[in-house]
Amino acid sequence: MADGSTNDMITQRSSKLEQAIRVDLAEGRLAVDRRLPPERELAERYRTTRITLREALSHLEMDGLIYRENRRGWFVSDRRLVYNPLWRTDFQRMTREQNRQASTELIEAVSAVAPDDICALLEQPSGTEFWRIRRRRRVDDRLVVFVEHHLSKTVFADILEQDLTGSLTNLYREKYALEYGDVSFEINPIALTGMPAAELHCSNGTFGLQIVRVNRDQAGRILDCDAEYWRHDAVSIRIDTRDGTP
Amino acid sequence: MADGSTNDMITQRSSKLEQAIRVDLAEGRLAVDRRLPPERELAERYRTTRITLREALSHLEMDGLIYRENRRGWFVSDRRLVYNPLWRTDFQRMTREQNRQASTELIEAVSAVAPDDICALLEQPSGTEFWRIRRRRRVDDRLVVFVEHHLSKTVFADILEQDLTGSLTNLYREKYALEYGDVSFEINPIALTGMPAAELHCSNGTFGLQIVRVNRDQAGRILDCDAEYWRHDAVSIRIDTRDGTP
DNA sequence: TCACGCATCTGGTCTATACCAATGAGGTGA
DNA sequence: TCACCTCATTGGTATAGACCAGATGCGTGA
Repeated sequence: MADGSTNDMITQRSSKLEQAIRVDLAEGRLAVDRRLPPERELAERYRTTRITLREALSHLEMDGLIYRENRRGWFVSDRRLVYNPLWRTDFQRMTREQNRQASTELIEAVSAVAPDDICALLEQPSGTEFWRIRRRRRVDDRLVVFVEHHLSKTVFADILEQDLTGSLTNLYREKYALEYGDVSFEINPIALTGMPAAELHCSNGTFGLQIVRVNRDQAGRILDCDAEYWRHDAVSIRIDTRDGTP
Repeated sequence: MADGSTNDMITQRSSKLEQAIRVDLAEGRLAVDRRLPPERELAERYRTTRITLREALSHLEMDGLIYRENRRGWFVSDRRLVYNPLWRTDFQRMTREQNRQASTELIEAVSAVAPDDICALLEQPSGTEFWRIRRRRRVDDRLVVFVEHHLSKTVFADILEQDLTGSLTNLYREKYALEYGDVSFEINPIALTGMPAAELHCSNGTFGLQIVRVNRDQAGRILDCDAEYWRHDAVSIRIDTRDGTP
């Protein structure tokens, strides 16, 4: 109350170990080439046990300072990518504008019956078949997002013949003369499991952001739906109504 | 691959303990009045140690099935509140429309120098004083969000004399004849610490969603800025460009 | 040259136990 | 009646040690 201010007092609840690691991280003493030493080594360095150490690392992970790759190790997080789900500018361009480098990998592109919830979103009866495109993207070489698209098989009859590692937005415009219109989306903080977790090389249960979006063309017809699964520390959502929705 | 499908196989990575708790939760065997038994009792019931049990509970917490109140215990999460940060309908109305019941508590309403980042957002020089209003809200009696507002002292000269447990939106319109115009906001997944964590009764480092918003009137003048800190499992963000921004 | 297999490294899960610290209920005394 | 104090309860943090399982790199053999 006197000088330490109520706020600071409340803030100082995290363990000493966690604070120590924070300082070492901030001053660059901990990570070699953004990679932290093995847990056993860290535990020894901080004179504690792996359990306790992992507890502290988990906190820093939730705080977005570090992240882990499943059974591979811990790494220092880079700054967040600023992302506006209303803009359908392609990923490459978006990252370039933030002086970062992106890449996309195609995981699969097949015809498949969509789950009921996806069919409902796309306003089609349960059991409808769609093109299902699964991809994952890196920013500055780090895997940050897994994306699953569902597209109408009739509207995009020959899409599997196209290059699917690039921008679908551009494909829509250039090959199908379709422009985006309205969008709706939903953002949920969730635990990453199953395929998203596996493809992003993160441990099961790692925290993430799910963004499910339904895109329409200018006539209001539903074009596709995509579910994105982001590593939570890699993204910051920003929306400004003054920007409009190009 | 045959019938178990690749997806399921990848999904089954979580521990058996975690699965057991999931089942018991789903079938209502675990919680009495939404409150889980003490950790020690649970550890005994599942024939494991508290460490292991807490690991599993943390996973379920990240998945949004349960949450904890600091040193108070574990509780079963209710369904998420659907929230559109572009709509400035008041909280009471929003919750009522979802058949839920909301309440707001005023924590403080004072004049204070805003931090530099807030001053920048409000396009005022560092060190500017604003009204600082801190509140927290409950949905169905559960604390779900802590909100910190910063308002211009000149535009809202006598706002401290108003009832600050209600809707600021309504106050703006009724007492100051101000209508909202453009909005910009930023959503960040972060760890809750300090005052937000304390006021929400959650342990330091609990996962949350931060939503920082800058509101303007119809002339484009900045009205105020508010930073919301949500319990991550209590909210789902939804935006639809067809709704417009009333 | 390249595919395969094995050894090793690393995180993931688990047992057993102890003490610290905030909460909250109940009792005490003004 | 009500403020205060005490203490049992409950989570929060920590130690010490073990084995499991995926990821990786290296070396072998075709």
